[in-house]
Amino acid sequence: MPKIVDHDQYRKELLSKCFDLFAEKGYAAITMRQIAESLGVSTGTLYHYFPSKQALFEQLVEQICERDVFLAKAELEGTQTLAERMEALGKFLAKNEDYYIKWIYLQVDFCQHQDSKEMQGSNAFQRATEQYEQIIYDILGIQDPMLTWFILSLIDGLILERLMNNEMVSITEQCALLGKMLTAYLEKQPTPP
Amino acid sequence: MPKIVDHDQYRKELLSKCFDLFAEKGYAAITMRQIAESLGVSTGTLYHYFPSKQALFEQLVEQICERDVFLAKAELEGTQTLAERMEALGKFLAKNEDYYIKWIYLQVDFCQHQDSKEMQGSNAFQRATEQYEQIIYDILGIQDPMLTWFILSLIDGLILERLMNNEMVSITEQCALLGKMLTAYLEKQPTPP
Amino acid sequence: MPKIVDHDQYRKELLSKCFDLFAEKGYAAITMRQIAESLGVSTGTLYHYFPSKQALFEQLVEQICERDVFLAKAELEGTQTLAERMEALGKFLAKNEDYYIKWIYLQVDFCQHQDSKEMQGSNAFQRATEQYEQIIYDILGIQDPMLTWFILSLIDGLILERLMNNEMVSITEQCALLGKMLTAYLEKQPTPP
Amino acid sequence: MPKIVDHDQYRKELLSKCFDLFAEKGYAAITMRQIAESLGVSTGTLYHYFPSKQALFEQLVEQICERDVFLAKAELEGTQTLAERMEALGKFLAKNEDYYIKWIYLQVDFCQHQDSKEMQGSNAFQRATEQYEQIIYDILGIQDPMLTWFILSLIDGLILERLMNNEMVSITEQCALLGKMLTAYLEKQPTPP
DNA sequence: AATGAATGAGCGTTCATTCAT
DNA sequence: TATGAATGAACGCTCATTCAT
Repeated sequence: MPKIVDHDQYRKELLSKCFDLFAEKGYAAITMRQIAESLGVSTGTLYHYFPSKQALFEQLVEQICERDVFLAKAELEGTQTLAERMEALGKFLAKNEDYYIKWIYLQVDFCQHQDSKEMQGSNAFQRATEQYEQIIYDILGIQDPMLTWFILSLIDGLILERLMNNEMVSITEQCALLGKMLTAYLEKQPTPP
Repeated sequence: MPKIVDHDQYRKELLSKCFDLFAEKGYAAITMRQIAESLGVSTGTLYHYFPSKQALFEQLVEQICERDVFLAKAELEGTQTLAERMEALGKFLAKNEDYYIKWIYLQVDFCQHQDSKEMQGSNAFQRATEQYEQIIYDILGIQDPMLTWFILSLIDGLILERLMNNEMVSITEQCALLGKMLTAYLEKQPTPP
Repeated sequence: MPKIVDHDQYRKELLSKCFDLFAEKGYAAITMRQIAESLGVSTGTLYHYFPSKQALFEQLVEQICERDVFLAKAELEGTQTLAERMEALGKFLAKNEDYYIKWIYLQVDFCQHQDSKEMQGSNAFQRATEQYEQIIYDILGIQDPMLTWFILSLIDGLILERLMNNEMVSITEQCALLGKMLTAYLEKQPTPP
Repeated sequence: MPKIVDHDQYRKELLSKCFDLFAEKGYAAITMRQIAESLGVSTGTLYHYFPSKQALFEQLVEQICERDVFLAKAELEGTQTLAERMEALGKFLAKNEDYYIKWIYLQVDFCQHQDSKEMQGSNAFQRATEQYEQIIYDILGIQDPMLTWFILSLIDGLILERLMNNEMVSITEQCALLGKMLTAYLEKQPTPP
């Protein structure tokens, strides 16, 4: 009996371990040797599981997208008012700040290569985006698409500011502020049909 | 009787032309040869003006930071209510969307290398950040720092969404929405002393 | 009236200042920029006086060869016995050790390039060699060519040992020893016709 | 199941083949491409075995030093008088003249770079020097350190003269002469205790 | 499946040399 | 005469990728 290894399973494990590497150094700056070394395998093995560096990167992005990026749901359930929920969201984001910063790095890197190279757009991004929308709806109960995008954009912006070492911005405070603003705004609006 | 060239002036001209290149391909992916070719000079000449690729990149970031990043002021003067001003700001950003997307690319790239390499933090970033704050104050008349960061974060997030090809997000609409939300929010608050 | 500068005179001055540079770094490792900088002129000026790096180097070797390499004569005159003269020679060499080490560096470098490149053998070396012979004769009164070469070889070897950081070898002691050996050897020999 | 190559063994083989190259062109003038080509490998392979040009050079010098530089011992055994032994030594050196000339080139080059760069002094040189002393003692039976250095310096000087294309100097004749001089000198001395 | 030796194009950078001023 | 900007081939070195084992 040969060594039974689930090829696909192992591939995914390797993939997971690549996240930090790509995020911290960037696609172009990280080398296959460094990746292999970090994974504890040889370059040959790496190429056994991934046809090329680009494919590895694309699969990584795909995997991250597919994963429940917002593990938030579970954590945010049970809260009551919009303001309370926004606060909980803020805390959740702040707690996972490092992860989301890396995720931003990866996305920006991916988009850059998508623009300039032959990297295939992969609809994983679209799917992820739709998931995000759904989460906002599920958690915050907001259905107006414009408001959803507003919230998502703010979150992106907050993480971007943190990524840029802006010590003045507090994710939790800003999320709480967003909660208040949303409340104030929605109270003024006539309830949509 | 040397060849008459204003060394410093020419250096800055070269620098300006590098912006798109670094933004579109990223620091690690663009090569000095490509840069030289794009600038219409030889690699030797490039190195006559910049001691290294890293120095070139740092000087570029410095230059962009120093430049009035928001030429907005002039364009936004004369508007009246906060909502009107936010709408004008939205239009301005939308008009210069491509530029700001590139600027985000550059900043993210710079931060990544700042983290992982010996790239000097250069306080140009800090200065730029302070400028941004000032602009929000001057143009929108908002003094509360938290609100300022809220607005800046949202703007960053909007541009980031556009960078990621999110066709669902409209910078102008979102800015207008921000205007309304700010108005609603400020009306509810007791006037600060 | 134009600025009157003796082109040839200035060329020789520049040449003299190059000695240390070539000796310390080697022909291939020293750059024309470094030389120019050390001389306090521009590379353009350097090329105004010397058609190429190789020509500069060849002229330098030529100049050193032509110069009275052994300023020894004057310093060694008046001494009496062979042993005394060898001792004086030893002191003289030890005093100028650094210079002679550099001179060895230069010669070895030159020979290496002569072998492997198209560098012209320049009979300056031959002339220098003849001078050396003459000096041995004049100072030490030794006419036997084999003995002359023996002495010159030993001197070369001593300097070479010093160049190689051999702290065990003392030029003065060894020269004194040579004096004694020569004396012992000559006494045993029947006087040549 | 890797490709079967004895890494260390192969490294040493490559090293051996580098001797002539470095000796004939000099450290700074020989290029890694030339070396690779001469060895019949690619530059990539060269760097697979040596981390840098400098390391390659240092390892080379180390290897030569460690090797029995004087294979002389075997060859010189069985001779009787000092004069006979010196003659045998002379013949041996003359026979391997080309090798020793190259070895001198290498040593001078190494010392130059040791002086001017961060090349580590490597005590291989010291060890080699001690070996040389031992050889003089073993072969010639001379224990006086000063005489040992005298002999070694003369040998160095003779090879240096040959390196400089001096056709007038004959290594064998000079060694024979040295034999006679030593004999004459030692006869005159009171035997040391 | 797994290894790591091997490749060679291409990278950042340097340098002898030229030439307009 | 003197300058230093400009060139581009070539340097030391790296890297994604291939392949014999």
